[in-house]
Amino acid sequence: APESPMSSSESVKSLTELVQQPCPAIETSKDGKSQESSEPPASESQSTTPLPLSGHSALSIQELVAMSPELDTYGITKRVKEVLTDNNLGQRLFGETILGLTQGSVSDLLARPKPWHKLSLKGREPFVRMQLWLNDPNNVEKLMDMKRMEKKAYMKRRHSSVSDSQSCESSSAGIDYSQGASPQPQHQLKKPRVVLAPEEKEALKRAYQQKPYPSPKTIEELATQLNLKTSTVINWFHNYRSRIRRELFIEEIQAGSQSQAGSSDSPSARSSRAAHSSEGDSCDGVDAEGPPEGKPSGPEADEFSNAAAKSQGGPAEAAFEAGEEALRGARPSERAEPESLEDTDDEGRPRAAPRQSSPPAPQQRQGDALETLPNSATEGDASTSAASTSVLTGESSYKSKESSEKISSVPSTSSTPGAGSQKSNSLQSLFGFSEAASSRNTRDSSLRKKKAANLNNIIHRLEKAASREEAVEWEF
DNA sequence: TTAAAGTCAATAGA
DNA sequence: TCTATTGACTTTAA
Repeated sequence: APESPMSSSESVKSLTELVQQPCPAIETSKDGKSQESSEPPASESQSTTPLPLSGHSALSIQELVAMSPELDTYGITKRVKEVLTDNNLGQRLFGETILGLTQGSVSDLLARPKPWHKLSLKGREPFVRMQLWLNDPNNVEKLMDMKRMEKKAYMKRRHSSVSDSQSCESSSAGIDYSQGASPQPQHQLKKPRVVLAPEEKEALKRAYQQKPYPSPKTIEELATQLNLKTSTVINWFHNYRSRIRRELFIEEIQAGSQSQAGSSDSPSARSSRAAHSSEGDSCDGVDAEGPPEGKPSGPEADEFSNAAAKSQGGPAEAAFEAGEEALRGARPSERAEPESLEDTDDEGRPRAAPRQSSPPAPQQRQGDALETLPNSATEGDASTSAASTSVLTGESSYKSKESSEKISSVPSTSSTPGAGSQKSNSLQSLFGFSEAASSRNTRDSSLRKKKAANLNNIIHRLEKAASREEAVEWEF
């Protein structure tokens, strides 16, 4: 119902109020924690929303999200981070009371926000909440109060626990397992968290480089060689792909904002800028992943290395990157474990690589993994790392393409102010700002490289899929 | 079914 | 403590 245009003004009004009014829910809950934790998981998608908006009946958060104009996710997170740090408020508190998310999720969200048009409705929710929170003049105070209350509750618990030992423990859901009491052994033994060794990660990365979307068979082989469960390998690929993608998003956003020169980094500046440039290419950068429809969009090798190195840092990564660098011209190297994945040779190994990872190519994973890139690579090296090399080297071939870069740009879905109509305008005012996707300046060469690599990958996959014959037709 | 998106939650680091 | 990372799980689309 709220959908209808006419209601927009009303909506705005109620929303405004909503944002402004103190949240009773929060105030009353003595231990924010329980409130949070009690959040009905099931209702998640439902309109019921615990958290700050709860008391409000007018619009559900989902409706708000649906009506929200395009938000500058990067700008929002930036501001949120500032407010939190300036006021010494933690992510946990903020996440649990304002967003209904755990600390880790908040951290991730704040560090790597995806562009608005890349978010699903569900994914936009936290950003809308953040925006509303930012608009709330009492936001900090409320959170501070929460913090105080939590502390108080904690102290209380502690005291009581001293006197009456265990009782409270169970009730406190969470925070106090610090010491005490071994939680009853009854816990089903949770399966221990798998922690991949650096060498394993490297091996997986290398495999990814060769084939971002490995076949079941390849996965099986990888699992066997690394002595991991198949599901772990599958999960790893899923996670890696998606994380790489996000990494790319933010890099582009940042690159874009930087290149914008003059303007300060203030979000507003950025947004206005974005708004202008927006039209077509606004998201082009962001869309690096390629054709929406084709699942095989692909993350690209190059980017992958950067992102990986960046996000994970660490010697291993560095080594990896170095290796890649080497690969660019030739091949990586390293090894170590008996069973390794591909590659080969050696010399390159050391330098950066603290660890050595992996293995040689036992037998070529023939089938797919390795041989995948039939044509591209210059086979120079042949066997061993031919495949990977090909991906990397492919870059050169793309260079030319780079110039034409816009291809990837798929207009960002949302935004389009025009279409929006007044509804969006009013909502925009509601949210207190206007935003458009960030615009990027492709000047940045590294970015270009990534894009090129990305294209490379995409093309390659497409060609392969089409048994390469008409790949040519695809105009990019 | 597969992949992506979104999260959780354990845990590593500071 | 707090934040960052990341393997696993759940949900959603296609």
